[in-house]
Amino acid sequence: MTSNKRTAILDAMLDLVVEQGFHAAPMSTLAKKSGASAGVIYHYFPSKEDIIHALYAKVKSEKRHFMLRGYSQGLDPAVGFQKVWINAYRFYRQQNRESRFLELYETSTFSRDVGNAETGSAGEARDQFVATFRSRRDGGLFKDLPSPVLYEMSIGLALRLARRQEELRPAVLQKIASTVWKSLTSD
Amino acid sequence: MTSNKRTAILDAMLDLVVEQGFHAAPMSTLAKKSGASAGVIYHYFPSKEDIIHALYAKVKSEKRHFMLRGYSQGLDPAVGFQKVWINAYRFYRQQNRESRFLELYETSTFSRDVGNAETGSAGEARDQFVATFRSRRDGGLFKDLPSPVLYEMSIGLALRLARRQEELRPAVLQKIASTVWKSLTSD
Amino acid sequence: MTSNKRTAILDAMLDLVVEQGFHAAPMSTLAKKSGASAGVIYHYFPSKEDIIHALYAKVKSEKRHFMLRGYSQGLDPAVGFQKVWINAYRFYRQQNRESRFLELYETSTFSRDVGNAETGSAGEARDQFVATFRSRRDGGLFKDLPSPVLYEMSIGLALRLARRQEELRPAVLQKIASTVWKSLTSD
Amino acid sequence: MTSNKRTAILDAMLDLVVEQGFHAAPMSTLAKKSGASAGVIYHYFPSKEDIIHALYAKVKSEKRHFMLRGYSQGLDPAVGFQKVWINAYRFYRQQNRESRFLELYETSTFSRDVGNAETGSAGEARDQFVATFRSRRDGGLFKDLPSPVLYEMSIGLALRLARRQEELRPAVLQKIASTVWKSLTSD
DNA sequence: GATGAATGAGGTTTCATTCAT
DNA sequence: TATGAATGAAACCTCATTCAT
Repeated sequence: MTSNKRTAILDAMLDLVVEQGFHAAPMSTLAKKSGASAGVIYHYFPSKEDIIHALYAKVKSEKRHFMLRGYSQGLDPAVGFQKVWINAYRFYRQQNRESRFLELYETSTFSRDVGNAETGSAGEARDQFVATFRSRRDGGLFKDLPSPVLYEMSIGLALRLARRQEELRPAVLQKIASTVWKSLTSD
Repeated sequence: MTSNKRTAILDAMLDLVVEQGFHAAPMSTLAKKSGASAGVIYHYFPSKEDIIHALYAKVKSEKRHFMLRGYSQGLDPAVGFQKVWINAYRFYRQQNRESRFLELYETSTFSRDVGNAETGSAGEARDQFVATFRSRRDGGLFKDLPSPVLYEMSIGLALRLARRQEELRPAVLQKIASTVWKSLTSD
Repeated sequence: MTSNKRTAILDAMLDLVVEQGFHAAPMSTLAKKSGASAGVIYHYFPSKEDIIHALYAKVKSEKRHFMLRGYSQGLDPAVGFQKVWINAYRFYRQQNRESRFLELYETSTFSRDVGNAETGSAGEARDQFVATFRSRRDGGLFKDLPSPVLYEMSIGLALRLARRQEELRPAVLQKIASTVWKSLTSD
Repeated sequence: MTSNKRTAILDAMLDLVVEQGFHAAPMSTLAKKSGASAGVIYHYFPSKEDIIHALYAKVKSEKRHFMLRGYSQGLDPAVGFQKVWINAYRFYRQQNRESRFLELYETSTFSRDVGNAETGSAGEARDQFVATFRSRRDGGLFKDLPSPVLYEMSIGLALRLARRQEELRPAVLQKIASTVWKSLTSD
């Protein structure tokens, strides 16, 4: 079982970074907020940077679980896709701190230094989803566009919309999800 | 005429921020790179933050000019739209430092503190473009979706694609531009 | 128990300010003189100004104790008054650094920003002294003059005299003390 | 005739120092307030310190003139003394900036470095006043106390009273002036 | 595991003064 | 006389990290 204090540190760091950005998250403040002394923090993590990276790994993994909620292999592809699409939107809406942290981290220089450590996949469901989520040429169901393009036109869009201030009503969400599905699959 | 040195400072700051992020742009380095002494910098700008904000205003304005290249009122809407769409993609591709800076700035906490000072619009062409770039309900040519949605599905997409490593060939770009236009206009 | 280092810092600051004035007491010098690193100083005090204020509070309190030496409730008023008067003179003479610091502080802009935080009175003896040290109208023993006037004509005088270069002999001191007492009490 | 600008500089410096203390009187601010450029200031004065010293000389001289208003050789000593005493009080009351400046200057380290440059005496009236203003032993009219003591018990007192917040009514002033005169002359 | 005092390099900013124009 | 851009040393303060207890 991972220590309670370790979690508290990560959580405090999440708060700090989200509220003020990386530059406003000094170790002294982190100590105060987390309830851990400046000293112990270095017992759990080798450096400040490592805390950030560990936090990223944790949040990223949570996000994956969230996105696959209700998704399973047997689902009709259109239904499954739209479910995941809406999950993506909801994640960015509801998990506000986590979402903002991902944005900050991925934009910053932090993410440059690190190889994409794919930590803890959500397992088979994910593999399955990724498999169908490809251009026909690559064995998936979508148009022949580069896969980043496919990603940006679907999941990436959900993210962008979620970041805008206005909450989109379920009906509108469904409409967009289905518009997206159609525009990427039918000719 | 705005001073030469002022420009040099902004330019050096652009380099620094883009290469290393905000936290790695100390005034001492800025002084060295820009050829200005630590002291004069404060003759031109009240603080480091102000340099960042001034730089943002400058880059934002350059971006607007770039995006409207070749666009004019008389153009066929579909053609005009695709031109701007491709301009957007090209801006992010070619003006690499500027593009990366915008991303960093807009993600960071810097942009929070400042009201959106819309400095120096590119004039009529822009107004004209914005006018047609709306849902039918609002007097434009697009489907009835909230206008942020329309933006994200078109210009926003260009940005996201441009940020990906792979350069998209002109033919692919045209295909995407036209796919976008169709999916947003025809039923 | 208040830290040793805290005291060392205050003491070093006292030296510096007295020798050179406020402007010649940079933190770097303070660090060297006090034996504390530049960093720890900020562990004990939030800012340079706060050091000055804390030092003032300390010196002020020491002064109060000094002035009441040998004074007690039962004393004959004339004797008690002259004792305190001479104590005042002696304080400014013997506690040279402290005395000079008080002068600098109270003259400077520092004292403007701060409410007169009366920290730690010397207790009952002081109250007793202050009580008799008033015009008859207010229940004391002195002539009917505003109490600041009474203060300046007695204690204030001791201070001024003490600041002059020449040391006054005990006999002269006694003469002045008794002159003052008479001129303020008898008609 | 001394330049207009020179006077403007001294005047601006007086304002600055009085309002915020010596440390808050940077040359750049002085330039702005005085209407002289940073450069010319160095045409009129060799350094910032010299401005301070020149200002002191000027103010000190103004003070002497003020104190001797209405005083002349022929006056009855008691009347003359009380006149000067009240002038002293009035100077500190009415010439507020000048008075505060003298206090700051004389307390600060500035006055340490400089020999007492007695610049421009107010002439014979002053000499006359100083002559009678002595202990009998030295040819004056006062008790046998050291002359600094005499000074502090009279003029020095006026200064200290003037610095207190409450304005003293003319009647009270007269009473104090005459109390002082008596206590220093009669046995 | 835990504390928090201590370090010291390095960050941003200020400022008296100079000098080309 | 006059300007104000330029200099660069030095001011105050922060912060990741260490270590004796």
